[in-house]
Amino acid sequence: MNLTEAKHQFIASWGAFGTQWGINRTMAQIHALLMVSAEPITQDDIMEQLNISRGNVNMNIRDLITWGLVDRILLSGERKEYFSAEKDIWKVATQIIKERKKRELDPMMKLLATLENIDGDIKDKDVKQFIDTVSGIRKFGKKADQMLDVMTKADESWFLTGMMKIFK
Amino acid sequence: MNLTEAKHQFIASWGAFGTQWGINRTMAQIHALLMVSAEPITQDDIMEQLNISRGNVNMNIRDLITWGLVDRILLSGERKEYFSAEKDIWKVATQIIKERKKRELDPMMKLLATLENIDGDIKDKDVKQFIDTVSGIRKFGKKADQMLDVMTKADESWFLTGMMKIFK
DNA sequence: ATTTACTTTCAGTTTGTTTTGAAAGTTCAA
DNA sequence: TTGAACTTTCAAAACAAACTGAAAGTAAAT
Repeated sequence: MNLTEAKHQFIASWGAFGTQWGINRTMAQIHALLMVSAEPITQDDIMEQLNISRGNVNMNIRDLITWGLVDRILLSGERKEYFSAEKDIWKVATQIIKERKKRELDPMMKLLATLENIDGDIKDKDVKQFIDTVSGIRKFGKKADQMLDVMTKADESWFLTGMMKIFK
Repeated sequence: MNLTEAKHQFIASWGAFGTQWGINRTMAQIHALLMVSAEPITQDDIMEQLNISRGNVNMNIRDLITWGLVDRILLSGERKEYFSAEKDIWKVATQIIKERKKRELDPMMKLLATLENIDGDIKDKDVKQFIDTVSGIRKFGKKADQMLDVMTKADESWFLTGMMKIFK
């Protein structure tokens, strides 16, 4: 297989993978393209390589920037904007974890805290089941939260070597 | 807030949460409903409580069963089928992790392995960038894989207490 | 063997998401 | 200050995913 074919496969698969995790296909594909590009590229390059419209590229690039996964690069003497992705997968992963935690986990935990305080007799089996379920999720969530915090503050080498001594 | 309101909120939020992770809203809602139900319930109960059609309930229940999150319960003397969800959130989480790993992570890792073997000169910066990106993801994936394996084989108390001594 | 109670399927429809493309906006250079 | 080069916006169109409901299927009861 040559480089061009391999890039296409990688981009297509990364896009499909993304959709299974609630990330839109095009955003994941743009991210994939940027990760395998040695040099920063322009909107027009992306449009051409992925066959998508200017508006689509623009919106998704903006999203990727708010996720902290892509940077705008201004080359001196050039009018055009160039884009470049973080290529260290550890940094990509911690960045995604941090963002999703902030956007999704934290609000859910907050809601569950309020749901634990319902009116009703704990002797009622339905009330008990509800509170048990909610508090179980909350306890689990708190621990997961702590774990993610430590992971995202640690560095890659710790993950790749140190942590694995524990999990053996 | 009373139980009924709280259940509705929980179901709605669990559904919204699910969609952000690539799980269809209704499936997540059915799962939520079953988690807060003290006793097994029928398709008709679900249809009524969530205002959805019989076909929809049936399809999503079947999916939840293949995910290993819901069980069919046959009460003796009853023609009707009842359904019940695993309520231990630790078991729910490990079950989901196992399934997603098998369905999504494993195939992706397999593909990346083949993509690392492209033709081309490693001195070419584009070839180098591609191989570096792919092999970086692969190394990371392998470690994550190992970690998930250990986690899903460990038990809850280990997660809730033992692990946290490490992540302090 | 027929009825009754229940479950499953799936074509067609609805609903939700993504994409386009043209217009408006911005910024720089002359 | 005008125009050229480029970016952003967003209404409408295209596309994809989810849902419905009626018909077909299954199996226990009579």
